[in-house]
Amino acid sequence: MMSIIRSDLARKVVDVPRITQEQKRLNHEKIVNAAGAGFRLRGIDGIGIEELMKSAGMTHGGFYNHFASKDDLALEVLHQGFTDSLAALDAIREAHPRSARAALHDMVDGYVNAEHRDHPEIGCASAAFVTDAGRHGAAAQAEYRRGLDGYFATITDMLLDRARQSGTELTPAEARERAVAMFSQMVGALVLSRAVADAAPDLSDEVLTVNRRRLKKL
Amino acid sequence: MMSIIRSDLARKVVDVPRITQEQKRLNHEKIVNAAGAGFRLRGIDGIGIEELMKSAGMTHGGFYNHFASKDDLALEVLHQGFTDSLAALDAIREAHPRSARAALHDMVDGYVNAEHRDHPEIGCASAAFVTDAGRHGAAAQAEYRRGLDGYFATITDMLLDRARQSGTELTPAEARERAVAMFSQMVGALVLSRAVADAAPDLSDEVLTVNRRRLKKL
DNA sequence: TGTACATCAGTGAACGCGCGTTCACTGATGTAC
DNA sequence: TGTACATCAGTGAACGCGCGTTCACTGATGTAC
Repeated sequence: MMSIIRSDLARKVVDVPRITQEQKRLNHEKIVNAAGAGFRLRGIDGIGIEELMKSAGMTHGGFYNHFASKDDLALEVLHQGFTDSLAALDAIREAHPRSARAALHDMVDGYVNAEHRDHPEIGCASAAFVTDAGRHGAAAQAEYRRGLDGYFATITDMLLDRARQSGTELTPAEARERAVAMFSQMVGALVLSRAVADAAPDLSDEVLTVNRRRLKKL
Repeated sequence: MMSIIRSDLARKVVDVPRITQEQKRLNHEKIVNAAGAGFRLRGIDGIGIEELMKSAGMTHGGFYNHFASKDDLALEVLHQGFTDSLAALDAIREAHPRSARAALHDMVDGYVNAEHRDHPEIGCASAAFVTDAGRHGAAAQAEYRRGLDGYFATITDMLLDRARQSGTELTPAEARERAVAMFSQMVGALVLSRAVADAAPDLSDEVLTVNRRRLKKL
């Protein structure tokens, strides 16, 4: 009697086992997306696999059909995150083929603002994982490095483009320096504004406004 | 028989119960210091009470004689951390009573360097807790805000002193803007350099070197 | 193209572990007289 | 100043809980023929 009930319950719930390869790929993507948001909001160690799988629409047992471990998922999230971020930066650049100055302004405006501050779950991986990266081993740092290299290289190119377009003198070395300093300030502004967003909204806004204005002057 | 052995063991270990009020104060301080280092290195959620109490030289059971909860300890660590950081900044300022320019250089050199990057456990609270603060509730953010206000105000004063000492024109509003931008860049530089310190030491050093040089030009 | 069967993605219970917190206990300290 | 006793900081075992991970099970999918 007891076993019949249990078996019956099981049949009711487990009604779609073995899924299409395409469906598996989609599920994998859903988990990475859910983890991308969850890890950004609460840190890699701040959210568990059960909650992530639930928000991806599955039960937690199936997690290991997709990933060898939680760290493995974290690496894929970092990789995906930086790939997305760098693609977004490229898109901004390509939206202004004739004016690197306009592209740089768009970049700063798009990065250092309240919307980005208030939605880390869909925001820049560099800012969201800046602390996690240093604490999660060599592979995580290597992913982070790839992202940082990409940002620095692209911003350097944008600065060189702008100089060329305006007829200003600028060496590649000087452009690189400026790019490194700019991105450091962008990340610093965003993370500081987030650190006091709820308790000191005015201070948080000031950090964004001031840095946005000054970054656009550089 | 069994109970005699247990009792005997207990007496052996528990040989110094009830301690001087002064000793209690010292123990409290030891816990805060151990947590200050542990939380900075691994995050507030990254280290447990048992390990903290052990590194403070005690067993974990006594923790609640000093703090109502782990969050309560975290608040005290944040408070102590910002108090220390702001005191250190004041000390730098007072070491150069005639030259705010020299004080500002000392501040930048002391903040944006490899030693500070490699030893977060004894470093600036703003950098170490920048992610934790936003995720640990209103009280934590309020402590962080106090620290940020202090940094901004002191750096603003230093910039005004420097302008006065060099006969340059500078409005308080403009000084405040510069101070906010400077500190954002300082924190950004430090946290980015930490994020890739192990996996990409050259890139990490570049972030520090570039930002240090450019910050001293501001 | 049809059939027989092995594969494997999902389910949900279970595992061991470490966490934050609570507890009974101890006996020197601190205090009331 | 001395005495009697209550307080309370530390100990270490224990609690409940959530974590990352493992497992037996299911049955449609994918494949070998």
